[in-house]
Amino acid sequence: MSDRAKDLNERSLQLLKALVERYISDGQPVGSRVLSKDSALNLSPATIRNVMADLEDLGLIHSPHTSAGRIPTVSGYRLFVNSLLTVKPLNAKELMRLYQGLSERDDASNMIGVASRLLAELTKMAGVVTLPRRELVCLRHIEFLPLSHKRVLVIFVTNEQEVHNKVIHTDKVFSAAELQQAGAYLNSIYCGHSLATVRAAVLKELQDDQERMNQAMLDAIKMAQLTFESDSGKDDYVLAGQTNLMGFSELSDRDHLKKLFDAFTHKQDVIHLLDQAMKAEGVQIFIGEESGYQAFDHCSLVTSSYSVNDEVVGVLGVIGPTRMAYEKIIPFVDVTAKLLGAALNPKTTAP
Amino acid sequence: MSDRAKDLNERSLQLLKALVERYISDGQPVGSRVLSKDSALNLSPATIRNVMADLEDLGLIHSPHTSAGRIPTVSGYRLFVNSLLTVKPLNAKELMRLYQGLSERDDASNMIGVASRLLAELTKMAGVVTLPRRELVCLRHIEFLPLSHKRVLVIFVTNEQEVHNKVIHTDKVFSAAELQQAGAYLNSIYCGHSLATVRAAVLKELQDDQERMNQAMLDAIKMAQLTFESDSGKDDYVLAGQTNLMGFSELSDRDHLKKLFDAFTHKQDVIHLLDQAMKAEGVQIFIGEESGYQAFDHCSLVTSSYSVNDEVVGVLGVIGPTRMAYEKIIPFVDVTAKLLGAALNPKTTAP
DNA sequence: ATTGGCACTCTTCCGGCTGGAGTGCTAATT
DNA sequence: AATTAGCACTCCAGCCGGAAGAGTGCCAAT
Repeated sequence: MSDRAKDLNERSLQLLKALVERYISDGQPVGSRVLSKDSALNLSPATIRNVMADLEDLGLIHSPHTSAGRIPTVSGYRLFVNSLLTVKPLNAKELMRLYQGLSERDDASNMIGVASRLLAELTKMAGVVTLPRRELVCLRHIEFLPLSHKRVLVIFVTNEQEVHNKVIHTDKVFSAAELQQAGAYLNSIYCGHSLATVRAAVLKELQDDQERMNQAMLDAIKMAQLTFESDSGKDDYVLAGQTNLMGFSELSDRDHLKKLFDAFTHKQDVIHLLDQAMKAEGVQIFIGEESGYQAFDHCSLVTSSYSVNDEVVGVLGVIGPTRMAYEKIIPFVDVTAKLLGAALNPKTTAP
Repeated sequence: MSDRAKDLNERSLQLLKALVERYISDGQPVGSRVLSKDSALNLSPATIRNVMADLEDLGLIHSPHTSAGRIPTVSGYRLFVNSLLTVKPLNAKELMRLYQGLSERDDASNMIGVASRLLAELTKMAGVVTLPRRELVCLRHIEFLPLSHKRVLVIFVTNEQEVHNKVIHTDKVFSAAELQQAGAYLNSIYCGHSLATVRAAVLKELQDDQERMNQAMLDAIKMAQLTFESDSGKDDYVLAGQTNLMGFSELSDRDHLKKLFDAFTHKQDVIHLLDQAMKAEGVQIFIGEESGYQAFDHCSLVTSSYSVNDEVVGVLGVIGPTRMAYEKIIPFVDVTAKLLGAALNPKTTAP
């Protein structure tokens, strides 16, 4: 789908723009009459019909049946979003809500929840925010507790106050004292580093000459390795306002709705999609079937990655029907991402 | 609603039973003709009509309109469930699934999830399981870590490997060493006791003569108090198979469905309802509006409390449309509760 | 190149009709 | 006295046909 804009003259594009905007606001197929009156370009319905026939040939719009108006296709929306759309700034009230909600410093996971709820509430659609990637958070404290048999409970704290825990299986039995010593050792050398750094360092230690370490140190390193191995796949997200989606007539089909909600609970597909979105910096939009997931066939997803310290750590967005007010949602998601990123920035956290 | 069974002769009751069973299996209003053929009692349609008129006068059944059959009212279902129902034992396959799913010893919270999913999957409705009440679990380890300012991160482990954490605000700044000492002190005296016991003991200490304690001990006790105060309200549950509910025609109304799913996400009402159910030991049933929550108006909830060491610690159940196969669901929920209770019993946990 | 006009298509809505299902009542039967 | 057969009645669901409305496509005029 290279830019079709070139295949079309200015007038056709303006017409498409007017049509999409009209359809988004009214939700009904729009005919030549209304466009004739509505749009700034003074054209007769007949002319508009001719232009619309061209647009239909290009696959940008289509009509549900002979005597209905036209509605945009996915390609039509895409062209609209890419080249025609004029974003509207948020109004003061919305901005204020966002700003207030995301300025109080709090537990990061609470903040994620707040962001998700704000997205849902202010857009009347569903909001989604991924948890910040673990890799990039910094290790603050680690500690081991003995469980029965050869299992060890690892507790580690990241950033200010986020606690994670995991059970690892060791190949020998450790006493509480040994474990405490291992924790102290790891704290002394890795505290303050990012998890990614820690993992890399641990791997390096294990590959390097191990002669210079005593057994206790080696055990500690091994346990650290078990703790931090392949935890990266365990991404997650916080969803809010799913039920808002039940109000939209375009999602009224019970089957579509079920598929969508199933995707929400199984999470996997949604995570993949959000992962994709995270790769592209800034605002990213998936319209209808573009996402590639059937569950999202009649939905659009507007996302933006959010960053802490200029490093992308997560992504947030809004899920709604394909027919959504992109010109408002896009800046909205953009601003929310920036505010969330700023709010999560530890450097500016009050003591 | 004292037992109306006395107001009715045996025949009427059998008729009601047949009617309810028929309606549950077919989902359509049942008329006198089908009952005449269907039921064991050999009666002509005319006689059945007379009896049905009586049942309607008593408010046990009603007809949606003149020329439709009858469907049970909530009272009718209630009478059926209380006095008429003949429970069907689970079949071997279902029992096996439950047994296998709940016999592997695992993290308690995983087990809760498995139970919920099994309930949903095998009943094709929604499953719900509350987390075991914290009060009754036993404290295994507690520890404090300093955060910025006067905030302290408390980490405590219960049972085998469940980790909880909470941030408390203290009235003075503690060093890491002081906090470690406090943790060690609390571990030495409270480790192995139930949280309820710990809370009671802590309160007693604070009220008693404090002369015999040094400052460090007092600080430790105070922090324990902050940690365990009023945490009991923080109950939670795990839901599964919500989307199964979208298939039922009786819940097809968008508004009902939205209310129901809103209740699921806000949790509060559901928790209250489950709390009620937990008070009554054994299987408890809420039919339609009986629950008192509008969101559940067209649903029934079949629950059973589950116990560890003969002490009720939680409740689980199935949520579905009022028209559900109670005779199968009831024993099913009952068995699941017993299996879950047994699986959670630490005494029988393999080392 | 644009526009007015016109025939055509398709949906939606409404009223009326019909068949079926089920009831309530009454009178007959056991 | 309880049960049953018979019958008139009601109500719903489905179907048909017609009318109204919306919008198109095409052709001829500007």
